[in-house]
Amino acid sequence: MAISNGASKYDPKNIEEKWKKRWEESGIYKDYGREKKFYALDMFPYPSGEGLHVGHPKGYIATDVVSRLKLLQGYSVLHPMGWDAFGLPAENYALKNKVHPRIAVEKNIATFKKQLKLFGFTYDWDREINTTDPDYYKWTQWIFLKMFEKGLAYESEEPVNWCPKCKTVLANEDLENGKCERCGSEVIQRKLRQWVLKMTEYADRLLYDLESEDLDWEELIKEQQRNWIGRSEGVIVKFKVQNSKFKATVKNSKLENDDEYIETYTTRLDTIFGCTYCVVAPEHPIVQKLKDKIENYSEVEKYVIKSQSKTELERMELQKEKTGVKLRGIKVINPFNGKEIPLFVADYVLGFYGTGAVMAVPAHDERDFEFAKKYGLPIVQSITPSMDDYEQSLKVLEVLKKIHEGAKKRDLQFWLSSGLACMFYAKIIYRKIGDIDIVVKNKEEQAKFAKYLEEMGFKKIKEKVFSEKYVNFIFQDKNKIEVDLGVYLEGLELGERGFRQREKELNGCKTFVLSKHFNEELKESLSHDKSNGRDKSKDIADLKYLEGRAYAEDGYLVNSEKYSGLSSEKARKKMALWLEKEKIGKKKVNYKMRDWVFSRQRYWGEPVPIIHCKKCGTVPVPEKDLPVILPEVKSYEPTDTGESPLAKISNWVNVSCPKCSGPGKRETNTMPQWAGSCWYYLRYIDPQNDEVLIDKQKEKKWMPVDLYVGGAEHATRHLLYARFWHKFLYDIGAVSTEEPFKKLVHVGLIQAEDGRKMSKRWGNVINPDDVISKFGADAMRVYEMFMGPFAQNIAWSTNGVIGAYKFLEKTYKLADKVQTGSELKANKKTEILINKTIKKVGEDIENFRFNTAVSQLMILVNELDKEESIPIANYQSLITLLSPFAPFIAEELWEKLGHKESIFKEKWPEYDPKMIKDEEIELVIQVNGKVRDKMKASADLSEEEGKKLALESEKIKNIIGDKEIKKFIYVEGRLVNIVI
RNA sequence: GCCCAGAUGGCGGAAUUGGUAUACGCGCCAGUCUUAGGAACUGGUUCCCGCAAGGGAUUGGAGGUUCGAGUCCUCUUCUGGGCACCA
Repeated sequence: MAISNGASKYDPKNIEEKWKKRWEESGIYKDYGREKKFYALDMFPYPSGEGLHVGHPKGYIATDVVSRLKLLQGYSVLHPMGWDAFGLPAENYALKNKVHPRIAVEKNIATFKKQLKLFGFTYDWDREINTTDPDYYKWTQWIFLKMFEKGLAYESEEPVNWCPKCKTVLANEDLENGKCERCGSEVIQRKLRQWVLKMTEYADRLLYDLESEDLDWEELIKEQQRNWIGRSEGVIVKFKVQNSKFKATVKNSKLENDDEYIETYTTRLDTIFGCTYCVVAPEHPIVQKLKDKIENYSEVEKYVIKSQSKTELERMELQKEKTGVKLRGIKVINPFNGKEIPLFVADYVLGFYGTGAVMAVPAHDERDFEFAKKYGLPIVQSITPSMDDYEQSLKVLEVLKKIHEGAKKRDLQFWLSSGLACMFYAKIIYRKIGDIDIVVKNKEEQAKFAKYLEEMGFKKIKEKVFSEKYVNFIFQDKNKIEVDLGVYLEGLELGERGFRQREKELNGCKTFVLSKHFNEELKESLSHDKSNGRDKSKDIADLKYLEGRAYAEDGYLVNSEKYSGLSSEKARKKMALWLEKEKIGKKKVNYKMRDWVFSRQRYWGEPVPIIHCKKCGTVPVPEKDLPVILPEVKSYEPTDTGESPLAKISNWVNVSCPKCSGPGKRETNTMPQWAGSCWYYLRYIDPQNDEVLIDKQKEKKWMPVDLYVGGAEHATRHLLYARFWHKFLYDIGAVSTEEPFKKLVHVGLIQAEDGRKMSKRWGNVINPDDVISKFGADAMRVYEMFMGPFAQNIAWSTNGVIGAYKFLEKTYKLADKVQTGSELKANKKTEILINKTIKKVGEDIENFRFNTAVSQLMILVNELDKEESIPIANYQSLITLLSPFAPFIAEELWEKLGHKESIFKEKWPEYDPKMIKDEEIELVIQVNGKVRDKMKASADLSEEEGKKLALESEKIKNIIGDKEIKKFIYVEGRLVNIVI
């Protein structure tokens, strides 16, 4: 019996209206109190005046698909939504449209909510939150107070980024290439009293916890956070300042009590013997301190003033051309070699990073190199890329042994490059590498090597010119080893070197994995070899910096007195120990990330809950007085004074001090836009609680967030800030997990049909309301999931939505073919396809491969469409699999099949592992790897049968002819390959 | 400059361990229906040669490993994203 009598037409509008209402009435998306929980979170939107465009819901659809799958799999699902409504855009919108921000926000939220509801998301709207609601921001303020209590929120007078157009300070995270991220204005540095959060105190934890195995985040986002945190391990080195009053006593670099010194920060202590001058930033206090001793102070002062007037942007734009001024009459002393070197002031050194002073090593730092070249300063090499540590030598020796043995046994002529020969020669003389005797023993062989060297064009070979340092390069592939060793030579004259020895294969040599640098050098030397036009300068990598570049990588020390010969890494350790022992330096970790400038001079934000009292100083508002409510005002235009517009509201500002009851003034700065979003995911769990931020039991039940979906643009701001706050809340015992978001997935943008960004400016915005009224929310949901890989940016295509619509229509029409009541079973092939689809759709949803899940559903529908009739069980499976993507149509069809309960109270179907293997396959027959014939065969065909089948084929017979079959390859269930 | 990701038909994109490249959708072409257009339905559609049977080429480019490479290795070009004087 057919379920319906045809005639019915897919009408998304009515279906969606109907189910939206029913779902709301039945409260189907509440917590079911099941044992297993799943918390799916969307990055809540900023309710702008423009409303949603089709790009916004993509992430929400994805979390909804996953939520519905989890619901069907028997989880209690929390999938909430709310509004991030404080901040500049809302305020600017309100100013422009001359409405109060509160009113504007209310209106915008209403619009957003109406739009979102069209999609039929599983949101539990009773948990809706709004960051501008006093009941919410009470707790934002509470967290701030806790931070204040722990010394993590502090006032600072340091220069900060000021946007002249937005009339507020900005955090570093709010800048884009030195410009305000909102309005694009150039940011200037201004000294203003600010509230700052000590995020750097959490830097290490923010960095290391990224590596946790529980954290299932995309590498892309993790990498961005690592870069942003920018941890570097280095040392502070004190350079004694010597002025012309004392005669510089070389070798006396020890610091006496009253000695003047500058502290430099470096991560490359190993290069210090190459330090030929020091540089301080223009704002460095030493410049003032040594005022009287600097002979050219007026010139210096001029430079300092000039560079301080530069904006951050100018300073960066001018980065190609480095400038600076030498402090005449001042010398500093390198504590390692006691050498007197000049001191410069230059703005390529940043005042705010490290110590604001650096030791300059032009040979091994590109910036110093550039500066030194411009001002004619000496460039002294102290690092060579040579490989000369003991373990490495042993490995090399092994190769040499093999080469040598090979020579003996097979009388091979070596393929040798200059370096290898030199090294052999050197070691013949020295007899040892490390502790191992070399294999060359007799005079005959020595003579042989000497001859080689001569043949290779070395004119003079003196015993003593060989240094112990040598460079070597090893290249290995499966059957061949090529060894190319170069020697660090001092004073050796090289002759004409157009040699090329015979290349011999040597089997069974070990693989050596050398540093990246060596491999690069090797490639370079090999490619030169091939073209025969050998570039001499590449042979000895030590000369690299003379080619116009500093050698800034690790290597081995030269020209470094007793440290010579050590690897960079070992040298750094050893040298740091010495520094600490001598008390002229210590280890120091630095971060690129700064503390978070947390106050804004704008109206529309959470008031900072602090009262300033002349007597008691900075006093926190007592917890019982929270929230500090943002006062209603008529005028809230920002000012240029660096003060918030709140400062003008005297009856709000003037309060009595909570401590002494004397006169006090409220803090008038507000919090930045990102404050409210730092913890909102917690409040959804317990949105009404006015006793605590979140109930502990409830927190334990739902945290952490199992799935968090949002734009990658939040990688370094919201996601870093939220992790910081969460860790703080963990420390004070408010939450039980160290990380808030277990799995993080980023959603790709939807571009306009013309490939540009969807924007009012281009007039290419597509409104979801229009799409839904034409094709229905289901079609739009299916399309957005189908359009391509989830994380990728893809252009919108209206025709694509039509395709999704047609697919749903086809599915709907299939209902006419459904048969009940009989023992009718689908044929085996269909049955297998259904089982495969169950497997694939479930797995694909879990792995965010929505596009292929939808594709698989389409394949199934196309297949079912070919059938005369469809057994009801099969159709029910199809609808259930479709339901996460297209909930409305699924619910409607479910009801049509006679069910009284919602489809979302059903169980996700399970597949039968025995039923996902095809019985019959298409056996591909290849000859020499090329497909020549295909034939039907049973899936468990044996190799013998396969061979027989293949050779019986006429086509194959023709191709093979009377040629001999050399090899026969059989891949079970797939193909046969005949090699002739 | 450094780091990360990517490049497959006309387009968006599929492709388990290396095993039939181009699934699915769009577009296009032909047919049916229609006064016409559209819609719907059916069939075709990687490119080149050929009336056809058939043959050849093909996953940005060049080399390599392999019976067999979109997938692995080496180099290279281009595109997108992040960071950018952080010593």
